[in-house]
Amino acid sequence: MSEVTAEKVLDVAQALIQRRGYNGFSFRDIAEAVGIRSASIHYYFPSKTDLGIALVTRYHSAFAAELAAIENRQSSSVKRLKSFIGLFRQTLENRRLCLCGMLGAERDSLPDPINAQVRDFFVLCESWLIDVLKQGRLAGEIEFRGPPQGMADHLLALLEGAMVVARSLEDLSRFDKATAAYLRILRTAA
Amino acid sequence: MSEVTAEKVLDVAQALIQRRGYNGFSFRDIAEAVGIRSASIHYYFPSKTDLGIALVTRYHSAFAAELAAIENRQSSSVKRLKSFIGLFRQTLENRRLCLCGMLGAERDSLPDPINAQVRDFFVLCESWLIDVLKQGRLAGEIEFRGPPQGMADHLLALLEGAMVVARSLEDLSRFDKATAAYLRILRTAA
DNA sequence: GTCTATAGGCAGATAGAC
DNA sequence: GTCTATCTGCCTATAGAC
Repeated sequence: MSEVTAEKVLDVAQALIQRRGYNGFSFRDIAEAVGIRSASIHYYFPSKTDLGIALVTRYHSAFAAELAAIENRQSSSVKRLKSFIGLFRQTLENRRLCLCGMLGAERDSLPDPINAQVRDFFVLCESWLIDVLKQGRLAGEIEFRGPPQGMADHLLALLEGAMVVARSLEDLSRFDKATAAYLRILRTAA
Repeated sequence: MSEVTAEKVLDVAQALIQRRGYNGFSFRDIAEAVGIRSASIHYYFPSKTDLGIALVTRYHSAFAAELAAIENRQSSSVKRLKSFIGLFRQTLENRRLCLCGMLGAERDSLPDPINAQVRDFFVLCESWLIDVLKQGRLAGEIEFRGPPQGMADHLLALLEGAMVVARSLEDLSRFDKATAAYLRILRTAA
């Protein structure tokens, strides 16, 4: 039951952070949901910082795997972008924010190692988007003015922000309206 | 010294939330910065919730006043949008997030009255942007496809998200690149 | 691995002196 | 208005039994 419990802890901790923030949950919250005592969590993760680091590491890996899966599944740039947007939408459907969006907001109250990993996550997203946008423009699938980095930063920021605003307004359609407006820019009439 | 101290408390509390989040600061943090004892804060704001409510109320008013000032100062829609973006950029320059962007992220761990006010703030922004976008399109100053609400939600989300990402990457230019990409969409060649 | 028990500190909040 | 003193409760973390 060793790794199983550790993963349960990670799953619950991630959901708690995505909903309440890093400073908005305690080991007791996790323990209650998992069905163990809070002291037992320290067996797997000595400190809260260790837990946070493990969490973002796992999140980064899982996200990179999703991006690879998208590349295998979709060959068109527009479909890849829509799948990328879909990853964030799915999280929002569960009333959660992007883990790194939340941690990025709380940055100044977090341990440095966590902040470094959050930065890595954003770099991963940005790099992947730049590639997709470059390829799409080269292939003539999409159109946009200016450098691909601008459009990549634009989409990443849009997604992180749209999750916050849409959840605050308790209206998922705000997310869809905002992302649809982005896709229209690329001359995607569907 | 009554209102002066209360305002100092509000100023410090706002800066703390914008940097660390609602759950990332304490009355003692405020007291230290203001130069009083934490118990004294309760004289002005009985509970932390009361302080939070007062904070968002003041933020909303100040922001509405800024929007009115922009309308008086700028007659063109593009300039109004740029000024709107400038408000967020200025906050980011001080290494702070939008107060309501931060509180919106932490939503599930905050008292209901605060969440209601955060929602009001986003509605204020959205409404104002819709008006500006509508007028600009009517006047032929800007061009975009789809409904004004989509473009308004788009910009608001973009700004809230760009602050988080740019601050995480410690690179203000990411904010500029993302917002520049938005402005290019409106066919603004400057 | 998970438990009980507990340490040590900090949180929000209150009472009452000045 | 601001202070000191203090309460109660929760936090992270550790020690040691099982």
